[in-house]
Amino acid sequence: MFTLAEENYLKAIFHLEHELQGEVSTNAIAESIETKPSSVTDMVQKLAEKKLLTYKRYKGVQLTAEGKKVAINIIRKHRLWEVFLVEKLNFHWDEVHEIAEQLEHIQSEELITRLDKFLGSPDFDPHGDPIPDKHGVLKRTEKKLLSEIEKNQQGVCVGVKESSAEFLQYLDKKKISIGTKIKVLGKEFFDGSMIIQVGNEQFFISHIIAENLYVQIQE
Amino acid sequence: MFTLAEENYLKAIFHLEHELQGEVSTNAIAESIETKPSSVTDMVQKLAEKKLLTYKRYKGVQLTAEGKKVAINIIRKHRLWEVFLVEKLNFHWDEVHEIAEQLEHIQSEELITRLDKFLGSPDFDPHGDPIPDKHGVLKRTEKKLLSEIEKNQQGVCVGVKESSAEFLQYLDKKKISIGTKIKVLGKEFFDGSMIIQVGNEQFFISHIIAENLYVQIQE
DNA sequence: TTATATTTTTAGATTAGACTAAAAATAAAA
DNA sequence: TTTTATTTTTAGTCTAATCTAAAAATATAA
Repeated sequence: MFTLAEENYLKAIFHLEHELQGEVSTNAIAESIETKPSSVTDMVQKLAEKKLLTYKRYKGVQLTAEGKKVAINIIRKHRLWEVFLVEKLNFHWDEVHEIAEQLEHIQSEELITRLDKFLGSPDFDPHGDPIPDKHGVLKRTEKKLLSEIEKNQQGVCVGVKESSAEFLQYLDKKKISIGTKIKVLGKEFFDGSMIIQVGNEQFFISHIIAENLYVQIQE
Repeated sequence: MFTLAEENYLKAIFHLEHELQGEVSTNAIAESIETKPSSVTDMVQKLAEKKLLTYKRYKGVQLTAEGKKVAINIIRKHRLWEVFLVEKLNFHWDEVHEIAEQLEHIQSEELITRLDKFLGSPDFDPHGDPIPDKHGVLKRTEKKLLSEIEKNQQGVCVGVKESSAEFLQYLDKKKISIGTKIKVLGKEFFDGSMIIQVGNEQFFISHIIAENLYVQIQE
């Protein structure tokens, strides 16, 4: 249906639309996909021809409904495969991204339908990101960044914003994973750092960390 | 490591070396891969540069040890994925080829190691073809074509030579699958057709069928 | 053994996707 | 509002993999 490159552009643009709230620039796409802006211009014109996005010279792009549908389907496949890799093949959550990046391009509706069933139709991937259902609908949750919660409140870790291997390994070292209870014992307003409690341990975390961890607040 | 096209050429040549016992011609490759002979010449020269096969103009090609290693690894991946699709996702044996054809190109040693373990290190795929181990070694079995066995002998179906969806569906209709006992009740020397017994049913099969079914003889 | 047919290779084009370098448009600063 | 800087596009190349058409080598037949 679509080439590998086309799928990767659509996926990247979809993610950028959410991060940047709207207008996605040529440079932003180039950076996210690790290519040159001139290459992006070419591809974007091709995708506009195919009605997957709208494009005005010098004005950035916006996915059409069709483009979004394609992108969401790739994201669905990516996240289902991540669940498979972690739940069934016992990969660690910091090892699955690159492999899922390849698996997401396998073409077979039936395969994904069956994989989803095999995995018990999971709602979230191993990093806590929601898995769109076959109609593209996401399970919404009340989640906040850890950095947004107040002193003495506590929450359960439900996901990560950044999911680089480095960050995930840091979390492992601190014994934080999805489902872990985290209580904010103190918050430094100057630099946003925090003292938190995880299990019996209490320790310091920087703002960068707190800004990349999603929690669901508990009473 | 290798491009998709390169991998497909190596795999096709490997299979042809076995079917044709040795020398593989440009035309044979072109036919098997559904491309033009001129394209094959180009690619074959490229693969020769990379020492994956030896090539003499007008004389056909032969895989080097390295080329065989690569080909066998792709076949290993293909067959392991087929087992996954049938055993875990409940696909039928006539539906898995095209999907495995894509999955075989996913690059990750670790993935295959874990998949193999998850599946219980199977020796054969759903069509009865042997799965090379990680060193490329195949489990050998004493198998014969059904067409080669004598009247009143019986055997267990252990594989198929041809594995097109059409042939597999024919076998299903006749209730023949891997593990099925087959007894030869009669054999017509003129056209090689047979009367066989499968379960309680007795029926006629043509030579074409008997020539594409592998059995292991039983006393 | 010459003539004919088949197979294989070469030469030249094409397409997707990327790149560099330079030009054009837009945005920011003086 | 000019000038300067940044972003984006265009124009022209490049590589992988394919193709067509024609030439060259090999195989087959008279």
